[in-house]
Amino acid sequence: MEEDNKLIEERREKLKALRAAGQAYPNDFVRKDFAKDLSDAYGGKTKEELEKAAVRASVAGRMMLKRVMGKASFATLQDGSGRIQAYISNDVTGENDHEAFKHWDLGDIVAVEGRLFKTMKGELTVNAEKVRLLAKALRPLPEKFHGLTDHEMRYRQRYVDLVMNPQVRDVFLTRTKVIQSIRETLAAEGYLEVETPMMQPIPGGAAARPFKTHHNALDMDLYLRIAPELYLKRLVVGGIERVFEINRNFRNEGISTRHNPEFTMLEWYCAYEDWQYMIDLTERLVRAAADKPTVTYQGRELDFGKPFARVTIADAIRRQGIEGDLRDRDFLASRLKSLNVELTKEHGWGALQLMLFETVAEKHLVQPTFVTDFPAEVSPLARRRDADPELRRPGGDVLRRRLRARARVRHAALRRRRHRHRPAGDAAHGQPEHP
RNA sequence: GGGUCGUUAGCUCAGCUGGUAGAGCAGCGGACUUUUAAUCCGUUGGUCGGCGGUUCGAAUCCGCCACGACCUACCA
Repeated sequence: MEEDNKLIEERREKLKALRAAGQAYPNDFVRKDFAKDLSDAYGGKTKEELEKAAVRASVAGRMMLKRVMGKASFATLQDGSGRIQAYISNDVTGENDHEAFKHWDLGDIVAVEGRLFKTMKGELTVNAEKVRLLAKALRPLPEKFHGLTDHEMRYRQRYVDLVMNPQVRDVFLTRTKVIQSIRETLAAEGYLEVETPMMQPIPGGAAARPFKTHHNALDMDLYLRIAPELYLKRLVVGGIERVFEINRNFRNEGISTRHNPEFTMLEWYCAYEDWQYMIDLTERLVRAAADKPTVTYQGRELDFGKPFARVTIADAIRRQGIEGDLRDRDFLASRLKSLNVELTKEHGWGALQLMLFETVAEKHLVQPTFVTDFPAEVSPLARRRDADPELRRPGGDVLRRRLRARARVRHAALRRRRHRHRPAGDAAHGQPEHP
């Protein structure tokens, strides 16, 4: 229930009057022009050129600003492409319509038809011969100068955020473009896109707390999936040798700006390839998704054009000037202690090596970089490296490599997972058993 | 989870060492025919997040609770 306040009540009264006078929400207006197109085409013309050209325009949008000056007024309309100014006057628009316009509110959807001209200050403006109120807004917009800044309100009322902060539209556009690009790249490489069950009897494919729900007809509990992995693998078993899914997963865990209980994830699987292929394909996906070779993010230029660097965890650590046996638990433990990192006896050399990497090396990986050879201890689902058996203690092994650098910018909501083989001994490592 | 800060009008925010609530914008009324957050005059609007305590007196001090932001650790 909305609480009524005087501003909304005032607008309701206006709407009531509109209804009494006829159709309050007309839908017969034909919008012919976008603000940005007009600005692109005529913004560079001089006042005289525009006058001679006598260009007619028909625009509509949300009224963001309004300046009433007696016998003439200005309004700033915002449409899906940008903003354009309208001039409403007794002379051209007519006194009756201008008087009506004076009582319209910021936030109303307004249509204007007329000739383009430039004001004394040089702003491209539609000189309204006709002005219509297409939709009355009942709720007031946030303050016109400061806008909507409260973070909670921006996220809870994304539509208001979009109205007041048009740059957030770019976030939506970028996300859609990235996903489209990924679809195109994978399709071109012979992958089939599928959708697998979201409600699963046993939530598998990752270690995470699930949401629980209940199917009445079957009288059975089901879980919202935490990953599509197991179903995608079954499709591979069934003969769909290259398959992917971009879809929601649900994890009943912490919430932050980086962690949403429901988030979109990309997973793909393919037969007859190894981890090197997966790295290469990942690189192709990211490069294609970046619409230009270099991207500036937070003041740093990131180069997606040249081949991505590849480095093992151990080499990344050594580059920070650390010499020693990086598979020696005591050595790693002493280095970590000197860096004030807390550790326990449960941590083996693999976990410690990863901790050391995260402490000293990861922050230096700014450009797109593949980090390889994660210790088996911290890669429970990954296949062990054939070339590095290390009898006593499965060494090197790879498997997990994450796309570092700021590649995650472009994938704000996307994460990829690679083809994984079930390890022989999750439980033995103290990890939860993955079904 | 830990730390810091915050919650006052529809929006953005002031409000000092406690004295009983303010501005701008929005709204309403008026002036104004090239404005740009238009300007000028007048005016409506508040359970100061909630509960309790201290006090003659609490937006202000104290306690608890709720909600939120930022930093930090972990999960994608």
